[in-house]
Amino acid sequence: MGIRAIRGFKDILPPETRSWQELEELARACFETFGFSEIRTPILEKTEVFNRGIGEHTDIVEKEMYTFTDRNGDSLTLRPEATAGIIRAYIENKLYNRSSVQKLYTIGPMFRHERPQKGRLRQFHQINAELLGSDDPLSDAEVIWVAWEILQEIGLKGGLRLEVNSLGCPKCRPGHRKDLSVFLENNAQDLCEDCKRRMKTNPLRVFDCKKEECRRALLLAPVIKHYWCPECSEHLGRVLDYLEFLEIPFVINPHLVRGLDYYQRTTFEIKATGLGAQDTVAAGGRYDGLVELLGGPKIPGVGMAIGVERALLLMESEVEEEATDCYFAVLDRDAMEYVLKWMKELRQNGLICETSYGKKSLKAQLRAADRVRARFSVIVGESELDEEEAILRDMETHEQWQVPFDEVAQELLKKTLEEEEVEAKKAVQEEERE
RNA sequence: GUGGGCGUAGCUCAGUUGGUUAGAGCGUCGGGUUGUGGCCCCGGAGGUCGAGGGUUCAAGUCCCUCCGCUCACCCCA
Repeated sequence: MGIRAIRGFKDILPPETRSWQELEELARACFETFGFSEIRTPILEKTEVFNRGIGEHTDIVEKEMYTFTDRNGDSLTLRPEATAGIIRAYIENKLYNRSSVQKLYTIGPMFRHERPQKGRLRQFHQINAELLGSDDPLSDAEVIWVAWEILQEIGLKGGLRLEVNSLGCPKCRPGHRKDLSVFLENNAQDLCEDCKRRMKTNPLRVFDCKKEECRRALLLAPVIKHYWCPECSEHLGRVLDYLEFLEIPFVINPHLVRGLDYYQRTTFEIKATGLGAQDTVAAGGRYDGLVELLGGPKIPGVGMAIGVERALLLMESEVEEEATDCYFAVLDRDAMEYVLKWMKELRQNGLICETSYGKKSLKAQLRAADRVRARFSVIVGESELDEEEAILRDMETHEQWQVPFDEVAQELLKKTLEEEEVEAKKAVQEEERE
């Protein structure tokens, strides 16, 4: 094999790109209804943005970033997630001065140097939302809501499971962490090797362990829930009330932990069946200390990310390329000037028009028309040129008739519009039946 | 970073105990009388059998090394 894309990086080809467009358009439409505006930030940032934002001791920063030195000696990093960069832009552009609350979304690629597997790539894409400037539980609920809504819209009605938890705040979290560390050290002999390591690096993560031995050992471990301060309890309670009111089903997972340091209070994951080991389609949480940590004012925030590839794996619907409205079969070079004129007018009116390149037999051209699923074909050869009448062929009924040159574009436009109206009516009727 | 599975045409795969010019289906291009598509029939193009080395008279087939893909661990969207 010759030159190849690098490991974990994928070409996204037609017709699959159709599914991407569909998902992105749906997400954008959904965000607009929630009052989010699009922000686009660079995919490359100073490494510092992520080191400080995500946390020095996270796996992402320690071993997964694409980091390199720029020609002038700066350390740069391909963004492994969107939030840190958006917060940097938020601070740099003083967006908090425009209005107290900013609701931003972005869609784009992220980069993490991990071993690829099902639902995990080195370049992957996220649909991201950040709500900055409010610590109202309603803002948590709205971020979960918009994630839920997008996933519903793309047709993942079943098989989704929303898990929610609170990680506490800087007031109540340290107490839990300390007690947990002590507990783990006292029970280290019952833990697997991985957990013994986690115990030191990120004690909370032992709760994620799937091994039976560890689960048993952790039955009596201190749970964050019992350490929540009154404010954190109240906050989560109100978020859950909103979710209930919105009829978004959830389960509380007291062991739900996130891999990024900046999260506090509300965290959530939306998991799906059918994704293999990487079963989280969307996740997010509250990060009240982050803006300040990156050098901005003390402003709270909450956000979420949907994994595009993972959502697409769940969509599974195969989207076809759009069918062509009209294919122009040209048998004589002199006919091309007429054809170009018709195609220009039709394309300007939104019709999909194609013609063949190079000299081809009529048979070959009609075959090509068939392959692009042309609804109509127009045939122009020597005799048509003489009579100044083209042949318009209905590819479904096989009917064909002659149309004067100066009526070809209009005739096609009329025919296509009629069809569209019929289709639209059918669609409406079908929807009514459902 | 660690383990398991897999690498033969664009795709899905066959290839007998090692034995002639490596095959099929689909796709693609063309033909089936002058200028009429899908179905059918016929034909063409397309492969360093993942790469390198070894064993052998002979390797797609056996052995070794490497590379890639994939799933899982880890971690996460």
